[in-house]
Amino acid sequence: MSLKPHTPTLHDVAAAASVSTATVSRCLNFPDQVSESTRINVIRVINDLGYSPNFGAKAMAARRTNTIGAIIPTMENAIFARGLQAFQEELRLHGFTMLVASTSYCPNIEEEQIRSLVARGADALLLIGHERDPEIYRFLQTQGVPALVSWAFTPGSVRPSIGFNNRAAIYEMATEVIKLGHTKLALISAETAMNDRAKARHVGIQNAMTYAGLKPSSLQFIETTYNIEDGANAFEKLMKSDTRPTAVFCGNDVLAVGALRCAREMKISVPDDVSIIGFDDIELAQVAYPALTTVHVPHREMGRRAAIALANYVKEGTPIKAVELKARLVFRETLGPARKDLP
Amino acid sequence: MSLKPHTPTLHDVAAAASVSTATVSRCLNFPDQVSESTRINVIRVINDLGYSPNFGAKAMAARRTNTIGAIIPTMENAIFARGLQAFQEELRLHGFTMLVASTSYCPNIEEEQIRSLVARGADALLLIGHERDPEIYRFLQTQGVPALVSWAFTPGSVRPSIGFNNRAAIYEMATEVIKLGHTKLALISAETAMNDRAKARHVGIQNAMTYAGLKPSSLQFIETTYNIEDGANAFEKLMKSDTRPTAVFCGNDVLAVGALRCAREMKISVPDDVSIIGFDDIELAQVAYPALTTVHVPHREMGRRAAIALANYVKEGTPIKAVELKARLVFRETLGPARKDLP
DNA sequence: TGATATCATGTAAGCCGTTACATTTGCAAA
DNA sequence: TTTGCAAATGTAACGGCTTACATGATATCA
Repeated sequence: MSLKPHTPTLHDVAAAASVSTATVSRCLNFPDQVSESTRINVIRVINDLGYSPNFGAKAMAARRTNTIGAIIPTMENAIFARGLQAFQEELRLHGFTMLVASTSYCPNIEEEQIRSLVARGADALLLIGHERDPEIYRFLQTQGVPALVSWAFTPGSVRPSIGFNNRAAIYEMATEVIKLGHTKLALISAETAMNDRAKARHVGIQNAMTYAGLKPSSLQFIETTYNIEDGANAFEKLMKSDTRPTAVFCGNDVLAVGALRCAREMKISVPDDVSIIGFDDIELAQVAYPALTTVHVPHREMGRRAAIALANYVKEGTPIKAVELKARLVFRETLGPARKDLP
Repeated sequence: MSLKPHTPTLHDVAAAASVSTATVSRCLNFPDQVSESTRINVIRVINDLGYSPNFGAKAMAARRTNTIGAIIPTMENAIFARGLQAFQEELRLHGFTMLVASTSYCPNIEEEQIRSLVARGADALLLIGHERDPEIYRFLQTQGVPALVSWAFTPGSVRPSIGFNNRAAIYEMATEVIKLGHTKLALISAETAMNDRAKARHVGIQNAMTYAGLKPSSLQFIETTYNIEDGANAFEKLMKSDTRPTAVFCGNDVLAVGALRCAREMKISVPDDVSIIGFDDIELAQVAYPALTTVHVPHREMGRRAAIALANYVKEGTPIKAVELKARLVFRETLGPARKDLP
């Protein structure tokens, strides 16, 4: 362990400037309560000494950190990265700092991270999706830390959320797909165990099938993790099954792109032989070849709105209202009419 | 401001368990210094009360936060997201928590974020690239916070870094490009002002040109920000110029993909009419069509190594050694021989 | 000129843990 | 039973900052 050189404290500054610590503190936090001459002098000393307030001490004394935590599954997926970036930028505008943690989609890690951010004094939390151990919500309650759920909007939920209706969005898309004559559908999904969004999408497709007179149980369903490779593998499995689907929904664009790559390798033509549908509309989607038909999710907007809601709540106590954003279908090249000549 | 319910403190736990605060603290930090019976009892009370130690107080008392900060330009670029994810995962294994902040490539914001993370008690910092106001390095020195530079490896630099040699990597690539007969080269780069990596890549290409007998000043050079759109715009400008290049280097894959899209729109064939070269080898690169020739950077490995070095330094004082990782050329489909029939 | 309001500054009590040091307890050996 | 030592527990100082309250200085007005 290196010997830290002595870090200047408020006292050092106060002493060097021949004022009290209170005055220095005020210079920093309420500049106009201090006469100009002392202020200038104090600021000079602060710079000379390279003083920077100790966050822990400050948090403890002020009982407030101006920090908002965000807990996401992973930074590697552009959808979260993008939403977070917007979230952070907006937070900055309101004078807040963002703390991030990622969970790798693991509920235990999520719990650990939530506790860690709360302990760090986060004034509020941004969470992805509703579903988690009720124990955690109780914990947040005890600690008096408000949490806002995002990336999901479930009408009638107890907890405020800012997001979109996963079920409705994919329902709409599935309806379009079915209109094009597809009857043999498949879904490559994230694991649905603790993922209400994935679950909602699954249900949404089944609903559309029911509505159209298809048997929802005929939906081929594969759960997997979220990588290009996984998408490719799942797709290969589907194409080799004896009930080969003509339209494959993917839990997100990353999986869809994997499927697309696999199709190219297997010389399966998209969309002539099989249609592929993504979800999220990240950059990958428009750059893929053929360009991906997908559901556009307003990530940035979601991040921004969440930041505003949380900031206002922490600063002024404005209650957080649920906001439903609209996801939009984006038709590009990977969706076409069902092939008729297949068995 | 909402009224927070009283959050239990160490004292509350101590009182409820009829022991001293010291004993509770020891239960948490040095369990084997406490008799089993009291420990069990205390733990029970802790759970009942939903106690969780106050991070600020803890940091202040222990003079140690087990926190390492990372400051990156943006989370939106997959290369940083990926490196960070690996960084964080590795850190977790060593018992550290990661704090992230992003700068939007703005030096002022970077400085602000560095101060903020230091104030928050980061035991060490991960920074991207060497170049920044010397004042900042002095500040870190004063505060006794070690910083490790990553994403760049400059031989002979004072500061330890873990990364790769940007100049050498692109030099190698440029040499290959020139071998294919290209003499009219262009570079679409990030702004080089405070970005030593971008600068190094610029120089690397020019070196290769010089070595091959081309005039380095003939390299067409466009600086821009890092978006798909920007790549497309810059590429369009190049294609419309009267000294149209036959090979276009891009500062990263995102720009390259933008260029690619523009080429498609302009019906310019890649690589027949013009070759496009990316940098980073993110997912986009393999998914793009035609697949992108680029320089593969070992982001994950970089993140992992950085985490290990920093963790060992903070825990045991093991000095940080510079590590040079190798970037690798990845030849895919966007690079071909120069067209001869052009003027 | 004295009373009063206003502004600038100082004093000192917390905030919540950790840990050096002091004290008590429990147990084995004599 | 007493002695001695280790293990378990307690006491209290300390860390850096904010802020309610007290004090002192200056300006305002009758």
